[in-house]
Amino acid sequence: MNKVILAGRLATDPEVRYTQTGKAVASFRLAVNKRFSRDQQNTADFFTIIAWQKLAEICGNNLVKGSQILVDGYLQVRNYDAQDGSKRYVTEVVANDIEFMGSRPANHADNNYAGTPSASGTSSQSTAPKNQPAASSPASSFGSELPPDEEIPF
Amino acid sequence: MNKVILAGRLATDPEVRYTQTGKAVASFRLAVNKRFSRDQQNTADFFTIIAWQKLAEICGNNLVKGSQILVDGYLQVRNYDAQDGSKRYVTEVVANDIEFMGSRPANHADNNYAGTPSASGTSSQSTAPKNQPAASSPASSFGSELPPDEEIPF
Amino acid sequence: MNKVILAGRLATDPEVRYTQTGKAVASFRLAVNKRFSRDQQNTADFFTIIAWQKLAEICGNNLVKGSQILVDGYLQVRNYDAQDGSKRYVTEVVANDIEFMGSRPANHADNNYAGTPSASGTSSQSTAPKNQPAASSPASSFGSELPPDEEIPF
Amino acid sequence: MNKVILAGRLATDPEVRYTQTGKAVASFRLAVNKRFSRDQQNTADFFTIIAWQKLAEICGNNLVKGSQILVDGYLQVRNYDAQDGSKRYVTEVVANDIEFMGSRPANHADNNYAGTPSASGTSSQSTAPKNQPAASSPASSFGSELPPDEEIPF
DNA sequence: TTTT
DNA sequence: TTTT
Repeated sequence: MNKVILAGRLATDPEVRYTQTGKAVASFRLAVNKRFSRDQQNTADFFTIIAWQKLAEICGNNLVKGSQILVDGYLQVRNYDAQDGSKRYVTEVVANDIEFMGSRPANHADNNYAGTPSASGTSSQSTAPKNQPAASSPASSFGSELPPDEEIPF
Repeated sequence: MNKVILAGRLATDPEVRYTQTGKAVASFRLAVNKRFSRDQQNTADFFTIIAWQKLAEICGNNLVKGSQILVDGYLQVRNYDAQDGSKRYVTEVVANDIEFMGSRPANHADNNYAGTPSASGTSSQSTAPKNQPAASSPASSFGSELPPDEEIPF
Repeated sequence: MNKVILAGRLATDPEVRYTQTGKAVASFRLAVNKRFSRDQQNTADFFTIIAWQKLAEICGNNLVKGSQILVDGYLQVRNYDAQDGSKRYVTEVVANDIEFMGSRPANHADNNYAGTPSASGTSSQSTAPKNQPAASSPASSFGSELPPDEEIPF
Repeated sequence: MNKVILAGRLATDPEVRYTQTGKAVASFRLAVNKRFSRDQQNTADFFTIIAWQKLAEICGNNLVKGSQILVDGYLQVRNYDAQDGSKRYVTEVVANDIEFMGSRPANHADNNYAGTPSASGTSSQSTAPKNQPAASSPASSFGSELPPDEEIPF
């Protein structure tokens, strides 16, 4: 069992990229308020969140810096080579599911993808409004897919 | 909300150290089997687990490499200065609670500490058996304490 | 391990009562939207949430029907005697922690209670505004207490 | 968000039934040790766990009374008509995922079902050993299915 | 490097 | 750097 649940606000806009095979990957930083800051200031911890495929696109189309969300995912260690040739490790949270919080009706998006995304990465939702975070289509959502083992393009 | 739940086996023996003020800190690596390894080998992810105070001592006295546990905790980013002067970040899981799994009666330990540990770090449980992971005293366990903001001594 | 995490909106105002020993208990119903309603209507499941002591009072002072919250708690079966003399069982969620969601700065309340509540149940926060859910005092919050085994007064 | 995580031991053997359309449903009672029993006895809470389809069959084939498991699921209220005509409600935990704990290599089973179960309910795994809880086939496990809204046959 |  |  490997489970992470985080509630917080986006500290960055989501960045959506596409792998060579056309799979969407979103990433952003999430600010999670610390529970007890010793100095009574409301500090936060910052984590990198990764979302794949349909969920990635929903993030790209519906979230902006400041959006309040609830992430359900798992911890993952990713290794990469630093410029100095050494191996470096980063721990990220891969989202299985994201709930949009806040005043408007909570959206709900699952990391599922029934259709076949075009390899170019043009998403059917790419014209969705972004700064007016309307409800995304509520995710038909049967079947979850294996996160690709291709390199994450960032 | 910042919650992590991991089930796995210790990949290292726990290492227990003491801060200047005598607070115990345990750390170890936890191997969490990946759910779907593409190559069908049973690979794992490895995470660093931190436990404080009474829970740290219970870990030191009851866990060894290979022990199967269930960790309930939270994600924390810790930053330190690399040898080359640059800032480096590590993400760790701070345990609030650890359950001991396996064949013998499940222990249960909470990150609580009623007494005052001697600053020398000599623990009242320091003579407890280690390789014969008997049940630790079942944690009277009222009250949880703030994790210290002193430097973790490793 | 016994953990429940629910996000939803209050379906009722919280009801706060006091045990004979003066411990506050709040209860309310939480509407949690179902993920996949077959008929595409946004139906919900309804669960009873119980909060004790300081957390109960924070609920009573800050939550109203419609409030959006995140509950971290555990499942509990409670049995009582039905009018016909038979034993009846109810499953409830006892909150350890509740986060207030929505547009204003997220509050954070822990089920902790440092002071000694007067047996009359008069809370220091009993005059706090209710329909203008301002931030409660952010829970100094060291130490969590055992939920009482006295009868819940409802 | 509606999440439940329970660790415990089966208090009953799993009972597997089949709906009219041939979907397998398993149910059993799980004993979850209470954290702090006031009387220091190690009492437990008992919850009903429901599993569907492939996961139901894996439960039926691999679990027995006493098996130690980790359940990841969600809370569900089910209503039925009592003999006296009144409406009665039960709260159950529907498993998305069950991990088998204990001494032997942890199994891992997902609530996924790629194939089409015969309406008769004869499972491809129905001859698997039961009292010698060997590892079930490790769940190819792409795609999770909607829990049926047919009546649970018990 | 950071959100409200 | 790694557990079964």
